[in-house]
Amino acid sequence: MPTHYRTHTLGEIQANGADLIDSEVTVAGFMEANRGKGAICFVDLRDGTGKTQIFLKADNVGEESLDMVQRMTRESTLQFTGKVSEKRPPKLKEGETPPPPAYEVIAESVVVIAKAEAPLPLGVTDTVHVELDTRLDNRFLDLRRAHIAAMFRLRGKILQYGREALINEGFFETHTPKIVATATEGGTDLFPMQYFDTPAFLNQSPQLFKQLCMSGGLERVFEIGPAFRAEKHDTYRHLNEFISFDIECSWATDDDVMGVLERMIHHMWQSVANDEESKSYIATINEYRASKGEEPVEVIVPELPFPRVSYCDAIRIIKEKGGEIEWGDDIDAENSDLLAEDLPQFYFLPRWPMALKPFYIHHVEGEDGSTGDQLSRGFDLNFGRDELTSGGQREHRMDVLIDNLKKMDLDPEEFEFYVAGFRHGVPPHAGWGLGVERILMKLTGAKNVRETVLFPRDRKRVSP
RNA sequence: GCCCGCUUGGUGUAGAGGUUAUCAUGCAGGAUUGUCAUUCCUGCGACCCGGGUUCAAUUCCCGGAGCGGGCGCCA
Repeated sequence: MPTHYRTHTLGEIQANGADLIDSEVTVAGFMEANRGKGAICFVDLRDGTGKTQIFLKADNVGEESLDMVQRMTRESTLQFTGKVSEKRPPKLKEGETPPPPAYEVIAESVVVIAKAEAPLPLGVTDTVHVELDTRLDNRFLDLRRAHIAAMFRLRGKILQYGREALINEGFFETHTPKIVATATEGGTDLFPMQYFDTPAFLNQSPQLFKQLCMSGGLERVFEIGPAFRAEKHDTYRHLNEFISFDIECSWATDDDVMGVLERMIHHMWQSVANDEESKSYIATINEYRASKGEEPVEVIVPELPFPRVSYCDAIRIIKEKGGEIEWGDDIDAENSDLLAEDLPQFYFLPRWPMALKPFYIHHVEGEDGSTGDQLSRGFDLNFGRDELTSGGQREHRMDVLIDNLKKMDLDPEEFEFYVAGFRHGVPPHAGWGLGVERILMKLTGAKNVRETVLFPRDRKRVSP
């Protein structure tokens, strides 16, 4: 759609170039490069949709404008008006195949919209490596790099596909508060804040609220929203503010919501594999990876159902592989690597010991592990060594809920805020929370979760 | 919180107890009227901070700050 500043996007110039030849257009974008040659000059112009070369001649634009463009700094925003023309093909070396026809704009006038200061703190098109810290300090420039922009556009796609899958299964999107009076889950540290005259916290999880939706009879809800954790971890997979993709589902067990999750992820992957735009983003990321000598990322659509490796089986497998672990232990990173040897992609880890799961997780009496300890209806979803999701069926029986709190040495009175919502009848329900950044890391091959967040908040970074 | 490592032009790097501190990219100036990773010529620009050892420290030692990797925990 035309706007005040342009009649066509640069993507449109290339896509519809044959029909646009000789028509007057106004385009605008960032100047990626200029190549001066005496009385002529070439500008590589880039906008959010593509690139187009602008051809300037002193005869057309005047010497003053030509000189101004030749002196212009890279990444300045410029606006050109001129006629579309087919670009002359480059000189070919022997054996090279000619490129497909491309289109350029023969400029008749130029407007400098905003000149970029030089030098740039990071080169948008430079071939030199830039460290993540430098990139995040100058994220607005980093985002101008093709493979970075592709990553964020893919992020939007993934959220869209996730919504599609859930809405098709009868879920609807909702929102829960991020300012809370008390911890909703216990365990992790919270960021304190002041709420008028009352101390409050940034919420670490929508857990309680989405369960209250079940108590309220909303049956199938999902939320995509921020969660805040004040833990001082410093790893490739942790953030202090991340986006949690949560669902809660009534009249459902852990097995039921594992089905919802694997179908949603399958839909995400299949859509990326089939959608032209999504494929082009993956291709852009792979072009960059190739330039760095890295393996391309492959979108391998996972088969349904995902493998299910129960906690008990996981312990047995780890022991067989020589890992040091006992039934009842959490599975640490080293042992996760052992598991991932044979499970490099998605797999569920259901039926954890009750003692390793929160008080609100449901259990079925008589489902015991090899040591006779009670199993839970809590599960994780891993991709290789990394945990992407944890979920489970929730405890809807009031007496058992209170009993769970006591068994875990928690004071039921302190959890009154939680328990209160379940006193007046509640359907059996289950749900999960998926880390959006983590799943994106798996899709795009990012080695650090911060790559997948516009402005990540980590232990050391609150700005920009 | 624990363990390990790093810090050199705008960016990314090489390197040594005494150097004109390397290379790439960038930036500035010049040449080229169809370039396209433009090319060619000339130039510019750096040793994180504090203390110590030494004739001499950017280099070695100590401390600090910043950054990175691993772990715990988690999504």
